[in-house]
Amino acid sequence: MSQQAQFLPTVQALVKCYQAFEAYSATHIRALGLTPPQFDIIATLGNTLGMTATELGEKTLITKGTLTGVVDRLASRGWVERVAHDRDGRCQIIRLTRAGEALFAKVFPAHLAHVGACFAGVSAAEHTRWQAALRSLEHVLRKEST
Amino acid sequence: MSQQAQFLPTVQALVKCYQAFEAYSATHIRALGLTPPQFDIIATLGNTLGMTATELGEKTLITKGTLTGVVDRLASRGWVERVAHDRDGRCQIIRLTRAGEALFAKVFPAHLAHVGACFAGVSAAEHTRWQAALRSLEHVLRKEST
DNA sequence: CTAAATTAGTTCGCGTTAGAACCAATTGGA
DNA sequence: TCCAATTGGTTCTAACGCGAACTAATTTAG
Repeated sequence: MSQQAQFLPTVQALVKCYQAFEAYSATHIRALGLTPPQFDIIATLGNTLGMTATELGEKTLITKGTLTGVVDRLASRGWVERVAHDRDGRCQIIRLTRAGEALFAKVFPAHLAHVGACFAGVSAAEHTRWQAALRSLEHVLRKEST
Repeated sequence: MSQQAQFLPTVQALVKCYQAFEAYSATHIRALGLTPPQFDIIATLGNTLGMTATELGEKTLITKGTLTGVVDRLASRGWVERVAHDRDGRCQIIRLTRAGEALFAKVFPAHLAHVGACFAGVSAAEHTRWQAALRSLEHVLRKEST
């Protein structure tokens, strides 16, 4: 608690780094005609047989209240559909439609390439270093979250 | 471009780390009766004589369209006020009111302590490592953002 | 000196966000 | 069995978020 000044630059660096990524990534996603959460959902549902809304929310970190609206908009554009669950009347399976799969096949590789372009020429060792730092920092941030 | 799989874990680690921080920080800020952008503005204006809306937006990374609304709400609660600029009729200075300064004196140290609690016992070397990693990653992410 | 370009803020449309209240289906325990 | 607790989704409210269109003030160029 004595060296309070120490952690501030760390936190600021984290926020700035994330926002740099977010801005870069989101701009491209919007240019593809999607919003970031919409892209997230399309990407998560791609190459799967669909999943429940709860599961989808866990994977994308979108809360269930928000998810309803995002899925509504994707469904109204014909990219996803809700199907009743066999065994549990409360659940529904959300999955890509044919058109949704076509969209996934188009935008997912495109966005991967766009983000990947930043990392051209970056060594594997550098990635290892970044991942180790980020994971230890995440661990520190999460341990207090009682 | 050959080792596409390499950068994905890096990006995922960044997003997860940031979201861990954001969740931890935002929950506390809301418990203090503020939203994260509102806290950002109060914290930025604290210990200053105020600044223009443009300057405030640059420091907090809030776009000007959004800033209008956030400042409106802070002003309606009596924590900030808009003052005309001496030399430039287009500008306005946004600054804390007396009540805003009192709020700042209360919530800023409290939130700093809350976040700082995560970092109890973390060495200076660890902070250096995190900051170096985050800054180099940010640099990589920003260089493509033409 | 004046018209065009720039800059500062506001407004608007559409979408996202969290959290709480709500309803329906299912599960568990007495 | 049957009622209470849990779980899955929707709805609601208040606030952000971005980009684009807009107004007003100030610069700049000719």
